[in-house]
Amino acid sequence: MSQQRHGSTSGNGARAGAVSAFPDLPEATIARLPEYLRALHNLGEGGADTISSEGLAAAAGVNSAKLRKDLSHLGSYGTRGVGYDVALLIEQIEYVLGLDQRRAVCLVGVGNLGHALAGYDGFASRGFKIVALLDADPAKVGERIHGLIVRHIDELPAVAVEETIAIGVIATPAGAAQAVADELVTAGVTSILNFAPCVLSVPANVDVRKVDLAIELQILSFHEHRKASLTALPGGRSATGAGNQEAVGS
Amino acid sequence: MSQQRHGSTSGNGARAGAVSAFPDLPEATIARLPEYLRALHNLGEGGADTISSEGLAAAAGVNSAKLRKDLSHLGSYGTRGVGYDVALLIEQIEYVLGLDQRRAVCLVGVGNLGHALAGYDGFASRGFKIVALLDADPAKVGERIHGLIVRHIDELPAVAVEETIAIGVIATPAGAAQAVADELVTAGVTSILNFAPCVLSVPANVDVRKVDLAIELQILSFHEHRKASLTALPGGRSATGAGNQEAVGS
DNA sequence: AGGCGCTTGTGAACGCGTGCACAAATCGCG
DNA sequence: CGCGATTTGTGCACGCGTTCACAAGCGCCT
Repeated sequence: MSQQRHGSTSGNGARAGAVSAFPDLPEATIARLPEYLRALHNLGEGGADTISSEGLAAAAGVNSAKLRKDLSHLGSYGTRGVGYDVALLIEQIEYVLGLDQRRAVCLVGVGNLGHALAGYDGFASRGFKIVALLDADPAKVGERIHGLIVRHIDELPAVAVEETIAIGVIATPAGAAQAVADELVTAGVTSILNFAPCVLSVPANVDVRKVDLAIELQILSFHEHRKASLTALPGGRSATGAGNQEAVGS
Repeated sequence: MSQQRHGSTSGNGARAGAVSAFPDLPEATIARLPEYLRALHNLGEGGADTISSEGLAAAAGVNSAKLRKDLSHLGSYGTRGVGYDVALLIEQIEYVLGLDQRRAVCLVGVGNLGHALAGYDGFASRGFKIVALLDADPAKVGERIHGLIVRHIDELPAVAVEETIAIGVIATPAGAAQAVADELVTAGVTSILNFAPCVLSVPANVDVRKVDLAIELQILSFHEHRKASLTALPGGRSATGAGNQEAVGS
């Protein structure tokens, strides 16, 4: 877990001008904010003006008390007896997540997965812009993918100069991932999204999030296994259990 | 490497024959087991025969005490003063995760992402087999992708009869996801991996895991935002912080 | 203006997960 | 055969996150 430092705690609701002192939000809250944001966008397009915590919680798939506590961490943006102003809340969450500025993303590894990521419109529509595709394979360099030309990984420093890269995405095989991570760090990238199935070692100020598709399946496999053994058991219960919607996040 | 049924070791915990009563493992532990498994495979290929909790913890990127506690939940498979037998531990974890049987996966939505998932070898190499590709778009039906022919979503019931589908993967746009989920449930699928950015509503006995790539980026964006405001602050420190490797998992 | 119903914001309790620190156990060696 | 080195397994305490339950606040209707 990244640990935050930041002394300050000056005023509180501050958030004046450009620089903002963050109330230290719990990690769990941060991981849920994007989900709230997505739900709010949906509701907004549906014409809703305000939304109650109950309604938003249902749309985001969480407990309403949890949602209220999460939102209370970023200040009081609700009205008792009425609910939350959808537009205002969207603005708030986007500000906290730093989405008011479109962040440049650099994607390394244009294989099977990287190719798909390069064309994923969810990135563009939610605050990000892929500014470079890189690969070590000379056969891939020069290829045009969704409007971008694949460049060689050695050009990373040059790319970093052209544009301030906020986030690097690693979609290479596991064997190449650590080397790529090192180069990204050298180029000044401080946030990495890693799709390679391996552990990355990075300096303390660099944040790494890992997504491993096979792991997700294996977790599901466990639950399948467990359910199968339960139904086969004497007291086996087949259709019980509490909530089961598990979402990714740390 | 297919593995056969475990050679019994009838010595201690039940786990006899076909049906097994599970010690109820903490969810957090389950989410880490696949990571341990991956690290063990790496170590095994490296020729290691036994591994200490310290070594394995380093390879998996976790605390060694945590790892020992996790493993202790599945029984005592380590030897004090020596460490864990790599092969035995692999067998154990694969058994608990239900990977001793290759599970059939059905992938719905052969768009950008689905196309990549269909060709992702991490699935095949880690205990899963994609047995069907489905899509609602007639233009895509019949297309051959990585050796599989895309079939129409309406054929899902037929596919379910041909092969027992353990896990369904949804890689459709958000608007179609709920309908697909309903059809999967009707077809008897009890585990779903959802890549669509929306909340799915399913019966209580169905497990859903969600992977949202944009959310991962947004979480990183927050940390970027926070780091930026910290360095701009008077007492801002730039290169501090402890571990920061966050992994996906619920 | 006053009361009523609704919704937010939060205090407090609970449970889970984590990490420390140490006892128990095993191996190797003299 | 006994001792020390090493490593597992775990009791315990702490902190975080979740949930309940309720007081405080707001708007609307009469």
